[in-house]
Amino acid sequence: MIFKKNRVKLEDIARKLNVSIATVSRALDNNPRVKLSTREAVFKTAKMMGYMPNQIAKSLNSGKTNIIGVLIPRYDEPFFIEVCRGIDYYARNHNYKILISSSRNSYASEKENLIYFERSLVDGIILSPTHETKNMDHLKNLVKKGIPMVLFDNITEKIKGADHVSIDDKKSSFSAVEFLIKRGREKIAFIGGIKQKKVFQDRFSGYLNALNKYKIPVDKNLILHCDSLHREFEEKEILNFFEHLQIKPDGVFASTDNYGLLTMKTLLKSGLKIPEDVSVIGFGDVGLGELFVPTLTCIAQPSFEMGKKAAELLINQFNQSEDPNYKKRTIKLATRLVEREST
Amino acid sequence: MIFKKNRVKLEDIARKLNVSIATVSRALDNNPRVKLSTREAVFKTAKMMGYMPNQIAKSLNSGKTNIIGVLIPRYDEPFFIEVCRGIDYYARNHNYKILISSSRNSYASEKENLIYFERSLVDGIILSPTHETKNMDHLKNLVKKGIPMVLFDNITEKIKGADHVSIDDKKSSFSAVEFLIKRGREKIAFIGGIKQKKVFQDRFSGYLNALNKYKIPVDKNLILHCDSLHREFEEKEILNFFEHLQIKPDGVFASTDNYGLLTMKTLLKSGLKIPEDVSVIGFGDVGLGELFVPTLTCIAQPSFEMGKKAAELLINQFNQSEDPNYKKRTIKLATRLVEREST
DNA sequence: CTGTTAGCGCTTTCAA
DNA sequence: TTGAAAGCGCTAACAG
Repeated sequence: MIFKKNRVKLEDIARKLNVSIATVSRALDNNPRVKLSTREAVFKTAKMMGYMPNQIAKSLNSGKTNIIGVLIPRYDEPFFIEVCRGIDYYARNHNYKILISSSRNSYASEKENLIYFERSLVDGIILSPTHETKNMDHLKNLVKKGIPMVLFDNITEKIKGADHVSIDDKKSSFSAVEFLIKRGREKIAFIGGIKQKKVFQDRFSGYLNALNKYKIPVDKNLILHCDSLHREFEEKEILNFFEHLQIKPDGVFASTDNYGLLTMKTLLKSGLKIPEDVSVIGFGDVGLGELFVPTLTCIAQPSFEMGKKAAELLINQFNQSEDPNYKKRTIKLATRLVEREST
Repeated sequence: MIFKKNRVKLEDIARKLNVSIATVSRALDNNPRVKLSTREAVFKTAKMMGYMPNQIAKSLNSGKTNIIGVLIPRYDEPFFIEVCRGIDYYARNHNYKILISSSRNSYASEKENLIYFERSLVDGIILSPTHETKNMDHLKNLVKKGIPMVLFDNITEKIKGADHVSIDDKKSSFSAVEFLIKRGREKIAFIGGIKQKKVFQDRFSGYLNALNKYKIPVDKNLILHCDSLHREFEEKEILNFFEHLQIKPDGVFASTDNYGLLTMKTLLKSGLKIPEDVSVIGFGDVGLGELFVPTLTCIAQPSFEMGKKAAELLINQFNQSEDPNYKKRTIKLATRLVEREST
């Protein structure tokens, strides 16, 4: 790298001022043990010469990079971006930067990404496991090695020594479905995501629990578990599902906002009126729901907050790393139902 | 950091095998100068002991971090996320990771972020200037110092020594408006973004040029430059604009998909039919347009490609950094009109 | 084929 | 108040 060659370093400043490197280092640190006049001279010269500290060298001896590694299953999901924004917001205020990587819904890629993180690039890790991640050994190993870690969202299994942030998916979807029932809906369809994913399993449970509680028989025909991992296919899956439905539902609980919108689109095209003929409720509240006509009622998940909380927990771990008894925490953030026009 | 303390390092492996650190280093590098049996022993021991190279130490002497710094104006804009995905895609295949930061539409924050990047954290920088960035000196200085840089999207001014990737905003919006005109539309509204932003200025020019060419008088009442930087306000601005319009437009060119959707939403609510009464065309094609009913016709911008290209150019710069005569490039990617239901 | 050594840029102890 | 020197973990030139 050419540009590293002629970079100004402490040595250059030291030479120019006829002092030692140590003095320059201390001076720039504003260490009172350095005579004020020397300090001022150092500052002035550093500025004049365009000095810029080398973070890598600093990190090598501090053992800290001030970088938080963030691993999400995919970029093109507004929920994850919101979480990242939250992490970034908190991290930024605490002098950390974030290195975001995507595991692209692949367990292999998740492991691979973690290896890079472990190469001491990051001070700690915040991640949301993929749906493929059944085995948490790779995470447990990292934690055992002492790498601070916070898991969020899709938590299949808790990891001792890590913090966890999520919402109560079962309860939240229960209340979504209960809401539809209380509005008099009885033929309520469920649109879920990949069955292997914990969050979708839980949202499905919530759906079943609500039907159960209100003695509404479960109709398998009204249940769809989408397993498309790409946008283009999701729409077809949903379209196909509703086209082949014999009984028309009078309510739909979609386990993401995106599914909710696709559902509305499909239903509208088939000539149904929302919410007159059928109510639709989504899950997430990532900004899409308000764009649509009608706007989408949904369970609002505090994505940004989730990121903030995750960062907070991680940075707390950094500060407590001396203390082996520091208690890790499991946080469930509250969701709320946002009523809009689709119900 | 606790976990850095008991990390296995080359020295540990060397001691266990009674060889020198250099040998271990070379062996792990699969250097044929090391006897095969030694190499194998080293590999085995390294694996057994759970050795993980320290990237920071490597970077300190190589002067390379294999990290690309990416600076975007905001996270919550699908266009930028798509570009990041493209960068990530290319970078990943070339053994680079990306450090994404947001300047949150602030010039001050842009400068601040670049300072961190310059602290030798990154090997090069890909960025899209904010609308506030009038003065490019901070960028020019970095380039002068020899830091490889690629600009994309909102390029107010070209920087000598940097690569540039963008689209032809004028031509693209010209063709969008021309498309409406050829469909017989004559009262065409323009919904733009922050006036200070180059891309919006250009899209506005394209609009004017098209009207001009077809001798359609420009009606100032039909022109809106949104200056909200936040989602919540954009909708109000657009709603307000259409409510107070005396003449109803028969066509709308929205300079982003988001504006396009908000426009459709507003028009639909006011009872107009799309595309019967009014055609709407957007700009971007970031996946939102297909969700809506009706789906949104738009100018498709190759966001992912733009990211890939930017990464490619940057990595080329890395490899050519010896050659001071390496020609920097300015790339204009092609856009295309995607016809959907709104026109 | 392997070891010794210097050095990447900075911090920090110890000594003066 | 300052300097000398060791060390962070690794690579690479040189020597053997």
